Amino acid sequence: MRYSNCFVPTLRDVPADAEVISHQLLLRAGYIRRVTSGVYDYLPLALRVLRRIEAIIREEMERAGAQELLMPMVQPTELWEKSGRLAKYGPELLRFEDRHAHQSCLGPTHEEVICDLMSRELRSYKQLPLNLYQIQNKFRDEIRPRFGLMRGREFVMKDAYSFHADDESLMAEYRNMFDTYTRIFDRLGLRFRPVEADTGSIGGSDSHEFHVLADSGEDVIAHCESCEYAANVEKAISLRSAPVAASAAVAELETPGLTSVEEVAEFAGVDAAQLLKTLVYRVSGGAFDGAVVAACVRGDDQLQTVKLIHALDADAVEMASDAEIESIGGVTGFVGPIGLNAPLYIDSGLEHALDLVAGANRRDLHLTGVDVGRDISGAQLVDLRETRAGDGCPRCGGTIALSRGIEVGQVFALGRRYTEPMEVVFQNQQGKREVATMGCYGIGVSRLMAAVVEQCHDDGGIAWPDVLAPFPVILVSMGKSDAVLEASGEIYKQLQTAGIDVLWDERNERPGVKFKDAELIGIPLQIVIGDRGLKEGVAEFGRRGSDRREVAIADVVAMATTELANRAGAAI
RNA sequence: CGGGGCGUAGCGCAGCCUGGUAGCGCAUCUGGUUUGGGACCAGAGGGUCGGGUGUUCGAAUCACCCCGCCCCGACCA
Repeated sequence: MRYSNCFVPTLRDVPADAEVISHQLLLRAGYIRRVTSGVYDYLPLALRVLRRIEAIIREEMERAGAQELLMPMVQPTELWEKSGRLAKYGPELLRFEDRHAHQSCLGPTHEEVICDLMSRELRSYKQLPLNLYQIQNKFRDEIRPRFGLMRGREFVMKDAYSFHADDESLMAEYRNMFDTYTRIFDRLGLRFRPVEADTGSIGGSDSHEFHVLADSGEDVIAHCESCEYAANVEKAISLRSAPVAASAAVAELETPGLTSVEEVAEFAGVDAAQLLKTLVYRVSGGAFDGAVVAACVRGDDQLQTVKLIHALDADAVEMASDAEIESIGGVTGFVGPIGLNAPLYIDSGLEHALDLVAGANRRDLHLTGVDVGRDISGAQLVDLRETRAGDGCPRCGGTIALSRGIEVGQVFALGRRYTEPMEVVFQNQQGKREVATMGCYGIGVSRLMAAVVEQCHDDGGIAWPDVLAPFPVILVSMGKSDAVLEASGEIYKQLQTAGIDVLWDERNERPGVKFKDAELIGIPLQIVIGDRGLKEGVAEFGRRGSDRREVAIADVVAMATTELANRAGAAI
């Protein structure tokens, strides 16, 4: 491709509203443009990269035995009513009606559609197992789209769905997909980590997320420094030694105006870990829908909301208002578990805790000497606290560290969460009707492009790995003499003949402009033909970001071929 | 949804406080000089100043409403 024919609108200045590096560089290097909030144009360079990511995913999915299909973006809302997920998915599901007043929605994921398909077509156990996948645009009306391609509303996703006659088969495919994902992210050249994950709004039993490690990541993952244990903090469990305390009688402690953990701990002269922090929430969804509940963790712990939502089997929780706190007998700032008229959940780490300081549910008053076992009744003991760096590993006792990650893939063993309501049934070997069991496996394709840029860039711009670069080689003609253009044109043809997708910068631009653009858009290999070297019969050859060396022009094509050997396997 | 900020040429910004001809840099176009790391000279084009209403002789500037975008929060009482 000749550069002068390429639509690559590069920018010198950083657009003011781009915050993370991938967003800035993809805009500056002419890969993407924003259309509306969370929705982007993928310009030709970006599409080339997307296609390469997709090609690797397709290769590995096919190798793993999955088959590609394509489902619609528009889905009838009835399917979501049938699966029982309409309310749960909430406003993230973009709904609309057509001219016949038929209720429709834009697909944020496709469990319903594929189950609908399978419910019509699946008859016999002999058709199982089956793994079907697609690469397709999704739409989720995100509460806050941000960071360019990292959290868009419309995005490209690979989603796969497997169906099985029994859970053993499901778990075998789950492991197969886990391994497949590992291969895919390895081939993409990413530093990543699979972690145990919460199943979120998708549901199901087992789940792992694949995270690309990057400081700009929106997720926090906890991982052991000694063993393989790693989990999203939404789910991670950990060990921590409780403070030593002796049993004491309950007593009142006047705490005028002291409402924060820090203030009360300092005033009472105890460590924050001796405090019992009581949070009050309003619940939506599930059996407690609309109710106000209280949850307790140690004063120095954070409550992990996702864990509480699970304990309640709810869709969401929100901090209660002052009025709601009063409605259960609490006083904002002085809430405690004793005497509260609400369902009570206590972090299991507090089960045997003694001599705690807790709110007294009266203004300017706390209680001391609280024993969880002795003084608090009717509470549910569940894991609620968020894992912290430095905690003990639940597997090996090693030390837990926290890292930030970009979630680029997730695998779920769903079981019969969808197949049951959607009536995906088959006849088993005994001739009996049975509900199929199911797994689903997603990869954020467009997000991956941003994640790669987060990991692969420098001051000059994007540094694509060979396998993903929109062009593996840029041929730069330096100077505009006929001799240089002729010699470059010859090399250009030879590279193409050798099967190398080369970008030929034959523009009448100054050298600085050409080199800056080449680095910005991230082409891995540079070949420079200039007046100077041409006289000696040499070209310059080198990798982006390191020095070029002079080589005989006659050898350039062969050298490029050798250098790009690892890209061949990813040919489109 | 709550809080904060911003909206002026393709991109980055000034002008607004204190109302009076809409500006600067980059980019673009023309001509010329240049050509090994984002050139220089001369000229040119490009704006409903986010939208509306109001105040005023006069509004980018003041007031009100709306829209859009960005950031923070929506979990620690």
